[in-house]
Amino acid sequence: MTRNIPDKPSLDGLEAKWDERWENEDTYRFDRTKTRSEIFAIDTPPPTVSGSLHMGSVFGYVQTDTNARYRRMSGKEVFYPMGWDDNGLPTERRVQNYYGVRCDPSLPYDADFRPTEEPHDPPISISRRNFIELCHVLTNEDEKIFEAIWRSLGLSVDWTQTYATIDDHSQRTSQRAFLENLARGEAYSSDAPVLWDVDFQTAVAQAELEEREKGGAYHRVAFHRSDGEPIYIETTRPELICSCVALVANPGDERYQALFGSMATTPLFGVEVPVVAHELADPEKGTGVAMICTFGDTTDVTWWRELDLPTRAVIDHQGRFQKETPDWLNGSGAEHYAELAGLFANQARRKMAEMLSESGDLDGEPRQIMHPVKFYEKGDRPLEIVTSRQWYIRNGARDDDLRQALLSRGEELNWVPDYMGVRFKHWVDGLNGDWLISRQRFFGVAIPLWYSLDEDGNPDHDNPIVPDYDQLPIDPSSHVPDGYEEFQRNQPGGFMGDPDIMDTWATSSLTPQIVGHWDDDPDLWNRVFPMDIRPQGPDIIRTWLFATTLRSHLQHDVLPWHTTTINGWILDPDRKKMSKSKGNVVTPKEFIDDYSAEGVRYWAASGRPGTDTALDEGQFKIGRRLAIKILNAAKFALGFSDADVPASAITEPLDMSMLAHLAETVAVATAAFDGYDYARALETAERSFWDWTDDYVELVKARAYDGGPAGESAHASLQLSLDVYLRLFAPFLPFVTEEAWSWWKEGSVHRANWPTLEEFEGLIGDPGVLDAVASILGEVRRAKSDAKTSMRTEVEKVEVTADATTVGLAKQAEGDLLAAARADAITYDDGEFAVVSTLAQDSSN
RNA sequence: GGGCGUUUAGCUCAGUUGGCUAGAGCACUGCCCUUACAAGGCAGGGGUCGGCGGUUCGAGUCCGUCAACGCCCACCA
Repeated sequence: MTRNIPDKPSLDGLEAKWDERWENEDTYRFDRTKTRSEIFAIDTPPPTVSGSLHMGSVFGYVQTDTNARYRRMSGKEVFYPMGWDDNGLPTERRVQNYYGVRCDPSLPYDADFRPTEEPHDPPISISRRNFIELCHVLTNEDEKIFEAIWRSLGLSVDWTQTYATIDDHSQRTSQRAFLENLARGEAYSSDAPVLWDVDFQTAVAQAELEEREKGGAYHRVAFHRSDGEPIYIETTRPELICSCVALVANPGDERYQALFGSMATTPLFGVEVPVVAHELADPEKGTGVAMICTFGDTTDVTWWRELDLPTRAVIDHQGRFQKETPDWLNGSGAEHYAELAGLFANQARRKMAEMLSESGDLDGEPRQIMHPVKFYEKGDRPLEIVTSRQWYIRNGARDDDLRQALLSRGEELNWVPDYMGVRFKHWVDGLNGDWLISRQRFFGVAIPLWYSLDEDGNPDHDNPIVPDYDQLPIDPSSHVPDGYEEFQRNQPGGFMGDPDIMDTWATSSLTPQIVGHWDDDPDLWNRVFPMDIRPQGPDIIRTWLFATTLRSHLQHDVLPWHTTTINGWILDPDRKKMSKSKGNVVTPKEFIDDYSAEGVRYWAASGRPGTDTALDEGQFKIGRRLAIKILNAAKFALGFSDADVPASAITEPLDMSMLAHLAETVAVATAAFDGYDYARALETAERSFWDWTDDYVELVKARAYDGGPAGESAHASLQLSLDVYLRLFAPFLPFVTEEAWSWWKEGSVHRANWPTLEEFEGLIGDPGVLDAVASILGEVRRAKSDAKTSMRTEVEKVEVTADATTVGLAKQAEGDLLAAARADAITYDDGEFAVVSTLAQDSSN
């Protein structure tokens, strides 16, 4: 085959050229005829498509791609799909603003609805199904952009295997899994206190909480005993005194023994509440007595439940104090409440402080403090606790057998790096409630249930109407259950659809089932599940990884994957974590343009598994230089003949010594990759390669040009080592390795075999030969450098002092050494290693 | 309050079971247009391995402790 090697190899255009070629030649296409043991299946995270990809994503996905490429070259058929997470609030917000629409799930579907060119003002109300259609339109555009970036980065994804978390297939999978959970009793609904975001007006789950340090104030407030004596409590939420149901102190607190079992009266409202004892009351906090309200915080919920207290809720779903006077208030209490009705919590707090001050029940001035407050991770105002009916999936929080089973799953899973496993353990240990999966939002997978309505129009929540699997996916707000007609919707004696959608994790916890087509392609499913690896970030161990493990455990009684690889964070140069909310994210395109995909990939692959890594442009530069170096080295190694020289021509000790080093590099890189340590594999290959170019290539150059049998040995060695290096670097630098491969080989380097030690059989010499001559050559170079003269300067004589072993090794490659050093003669002495070079006086000028 | 991780040259990082004068790249200095490569090559200077205390013949590496930074968890009165 004629070699078509450019005069000046360049990175320009390689990304586009090879991306197209790989696509046309199905290089990364998954071959589903392979059996489970021949397949390596990857459960890649679907990136959120509302916005732009940032370097944090690039980091993790490139790392996974290097592992994927290694496995593919090692003979596995890699199942590597890509998903798009278009589910959830971010998309919902974008669609609302982009088109000027709002979702009203009570509206019927309008098949003819088209959005206006400009965002409609005021927003048009549309049905949920119409709304979701708009979400699809918008996210489709983003998905194209994302795919283009992934392609330019060289991810070896099978682009025919894509999914979106809101597409019909994902919805069907999600709804069916939920219905199976329901049938087995793992999903249930319950009317209970939940954490509630008053802006989004939805319940949120424990996994979506975030604590933020916020300013607050302790108000020291007097409740009153029957004899009129005050009982002081301290509270940051005086506005909730009207919902107080009890006072509580620690049972061991000597100060309050006499009060337990007695009644106290709330200030302003005059409501009688019992003084109760509970271990959770902390004698050290405040006065040691706390008021229990329904509900000010999650401790209140615990007390309320465990002490069987009444419910006196005052905050509505918008976060306001309800308009109607609560029925437990009357007289002056009702008058005081009227001052609070309609206010938000923070407004009511100020009002209460005023009123308490006037009545003399506020002792001293409120004391300013900073304290942690629970927020929805995407929310702007503190969460409230309201009572509402929600759907839950059991997660072990209230079932010790399940909790233990999940902890065992965590131990069974191979964590890379292994210390990440404790995060899972801590999360499972700390679960304090079942998984709340229903959300009062619009864009998402609907809860696939209806409820029959009785004569008074009240839904029968205990006996939901369930669709058949073959009807899925359904939207109960537009589909009608069997046995009913549309006109019966929301009518007494008729039915209603569940108005809620599922949490985004309720669907993405099923990515293995989605990509493996659990519900509609059992043949594929059996070939890929359980999968091999789940790569993901450390922040979503508590959500995505846990939920996926849970669903798989409940549904299939097996771990969803054998291994999880947890990537680190990207830190900006100030060592702050990059996140969209901090506004310090950087998009990959500019870096790809400036440093090539290889430069960006090199940087990402240099980051150790699980280790936070700074965004360092210097690393892009090094990667780019390495990529160019590979092209140039390939050009040199292939430049001596148009034909391949057989390995049998390799006879020279120096060549065989170099191959000994290379074989060791292959062994180390392979072991590293087997443990998913791509970074170590890269570092090993890189170190070896630079030594190869700096020392071996220089030493062998003259012999290679001279030709003859010794020259043939050089040519064959250069080719063999280049062949191996291209394959070692292929997982990291897919474009240049493919380019150089294409100069002299058929097929793709990415479908070539990962190098093995068998390839070196009979070709391995003593690694000491290269070491010995390289160290002598280094000394000669230093002498020339010290003399501030050119490396071309002739050397009259090299005097080597070394131990007998080193001398013996050096003599085996003496000809190569003399040529590379441009020396005429060499002498050896026994002793401590030293080299004296006598330079020719007049050679350089 | 609890847990995990990090702390090695000015910068970004290696250093696998403890073993000779601690490594790489960038940056810096000097030299070199040498027929693979000048957006390059060769060579060089630069570190009491976060502090303190242990174990050991020997510790960047093991143990204890403290500190800083990052992240996760925690019932926020």
